[in-house]
Amino acid sequence: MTTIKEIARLSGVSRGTVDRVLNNRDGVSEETAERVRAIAKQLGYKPNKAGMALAAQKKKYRIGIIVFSRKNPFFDKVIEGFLEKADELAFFGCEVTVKRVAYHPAAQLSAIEACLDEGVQGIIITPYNDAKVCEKLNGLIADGIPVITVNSDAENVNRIAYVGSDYLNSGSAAGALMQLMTHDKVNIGIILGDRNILCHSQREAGFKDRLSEDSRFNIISVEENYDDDLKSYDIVSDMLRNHPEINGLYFTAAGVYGGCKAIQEIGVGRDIRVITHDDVPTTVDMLDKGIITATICQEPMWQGSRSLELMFNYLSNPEQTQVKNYYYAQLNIKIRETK
Amino acid sequence: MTTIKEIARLSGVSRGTVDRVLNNRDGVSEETAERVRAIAKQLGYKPNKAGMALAAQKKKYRIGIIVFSRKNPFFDKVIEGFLEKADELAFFGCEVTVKRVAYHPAAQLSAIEACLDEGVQGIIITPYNDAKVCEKLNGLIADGIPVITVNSDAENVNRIAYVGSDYLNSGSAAGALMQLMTHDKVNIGIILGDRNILCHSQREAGFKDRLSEDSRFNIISVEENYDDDLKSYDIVSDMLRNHPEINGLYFTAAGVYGGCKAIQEIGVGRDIRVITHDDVPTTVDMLDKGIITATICQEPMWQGSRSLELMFNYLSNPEQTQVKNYYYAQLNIKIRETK
DNA sequence: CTGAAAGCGCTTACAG
DNA sequence: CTGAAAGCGCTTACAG
Repeated sequence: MTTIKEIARLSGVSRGTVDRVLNNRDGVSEETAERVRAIAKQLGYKPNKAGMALAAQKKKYRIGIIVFSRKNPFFDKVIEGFLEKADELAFFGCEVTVKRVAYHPAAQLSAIEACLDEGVQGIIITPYNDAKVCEKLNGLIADGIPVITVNSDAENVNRIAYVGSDYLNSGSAAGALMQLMTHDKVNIGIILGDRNILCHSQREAGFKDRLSEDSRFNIISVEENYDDDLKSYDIVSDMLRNHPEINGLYFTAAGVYGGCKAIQEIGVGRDIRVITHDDVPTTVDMLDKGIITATICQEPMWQGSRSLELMFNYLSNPEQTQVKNYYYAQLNIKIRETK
Repeated sequence: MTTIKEIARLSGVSRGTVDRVLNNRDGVSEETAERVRAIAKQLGYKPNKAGMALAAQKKKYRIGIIVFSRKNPFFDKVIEGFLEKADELAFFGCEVTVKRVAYHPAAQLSAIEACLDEGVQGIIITPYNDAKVCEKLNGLIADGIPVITVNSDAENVNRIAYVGSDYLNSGSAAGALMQLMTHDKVNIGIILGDRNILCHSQREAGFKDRLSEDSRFNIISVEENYDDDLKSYDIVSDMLRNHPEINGLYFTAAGVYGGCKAIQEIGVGRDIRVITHDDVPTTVDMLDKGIITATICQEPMWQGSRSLELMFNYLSNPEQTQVKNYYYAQLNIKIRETK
């Protein structure tokens, strides 16, 4: 492998100068620069990352991560992804601070403050889509602290990128799956999280839109469970009791476990196709028991690692990192046999 | 972060000695070792990987990778995984040489020789399950060159691990999917690659086993296409012509594209569920066109990166790396809407 | 059994 | 505009 030392020797300048040229730092005569670049190119120079990493120990990058509280186990996997990548980036002197807070504006605002106190240079957040939070984030961005949204986007926030699901598409995929896994007439119940949360309403829209073309389907009932298992249990119990004709259920979000409990009790003997999202442990359990037919996953670990990688690249090399607006997770369907 | 330097200072010995203690190199008095260990533990010492990586530039690890030829595009993704990991391991002075050869004993034997000529210390291979190849591999292993099998295992080879699909399970999952996506009577045609190749026959077995419990299913015809698209085209054409009652097809392996072409021509107007494996470009195309109903993927990139990671860990730290016998890929189901 | 020193490749503060 | 030197943290050949 070619090294800076080698290039310095061949071009008759010092290693410092070679470094300056190759990293576009200024203060080198164009003449010298030209010569160094030519030699580097000819030798196919590639910087050695281990060397860069060691030298980078002197700097410090600090990145703040704010996601939902322990009550939502989906984020366990996202955080696994963050930590795996953080471990890798520790090479380059990058430190990460993770805050898990309630899904609530005040909690998010104080988590943001806490991150700032710790001196973070960038923030990755699953934002609550609230005016105050958005305003706060836009303030940071104006002050030169970039923001990446993960798993859930915020309208009107000037974040550099969103990393997560395409919710409209994932609802549509759920509809397509429902079509593939049923025949004849199907009467559907939909259990939403919260219609005011964009991702939930997008999944609902994608799902409905997909089935609206198909005369086999009839959407009987749509209810909100606010991601709460007990509420979800009650809603599904009522749905199944009031609508004995229901033979398809779609959960757009959390509260799957409570809803499945209701199916286990009220739905005995009925052949109901149940489609959900994600594979948190309780969902896997219900797949195992044959209550859930299929669940659509969204690469939670990737969401964590990709967003952190993006932020780090952006911080360490703002001009040369080109960032897309949206990074969408792949959707992976799981059934009992592939979980 | 605590460094070796810091520990050396606090325990009043040199950095060399600290290094010897912490890495279990011998030649240190138990007394000194004890003291150093205590201090390291107290400070929560973790080796800095950037430092290790830089120092490791002096050594060289060379790993040989042997997979199938360009004719099989599934391996493009596996190789992407290898290369991504190789890039990461380049930190640690690890070099990788990839050979893509025909799926044939002689080609594999000469690729193995070529790797040895390049001085590899370990080999990752998708082995052709042939006596000569197995014997050759066992010879290497006896000479202290470890082998990992990827994507396809070889019986009787003393490899340290297998990284790839659980084929029996993936066939069974295909059967389960077929159950979920059909109703009433289903007449099935199976298109195998080659029954002599273990993975193909395992998928067949898993699939049949799964459906044998279910009286809705009747397996009408099973044919081998030897992974050849033209052959596959002919077989499927004949199947569909001779068995107008066929309404379910399962492709255990390659030759999907040729088979799908036949469905497009002969199967017009027939409602046939088609289940395949992997998502090579031609398969994605046929999903798009609505010919394939669903395809079961097996994390090809992960297979590449995981096996290389494993080999590197094993080479750089043989005693302390514990290796499982089998590393199974996750199965991800894709439909048109989630591809 | 232990230490001093050089080295891996890149970066940067300092001197000129 | 350029160079010499020190340093990031770990490893190792050499000397004692």
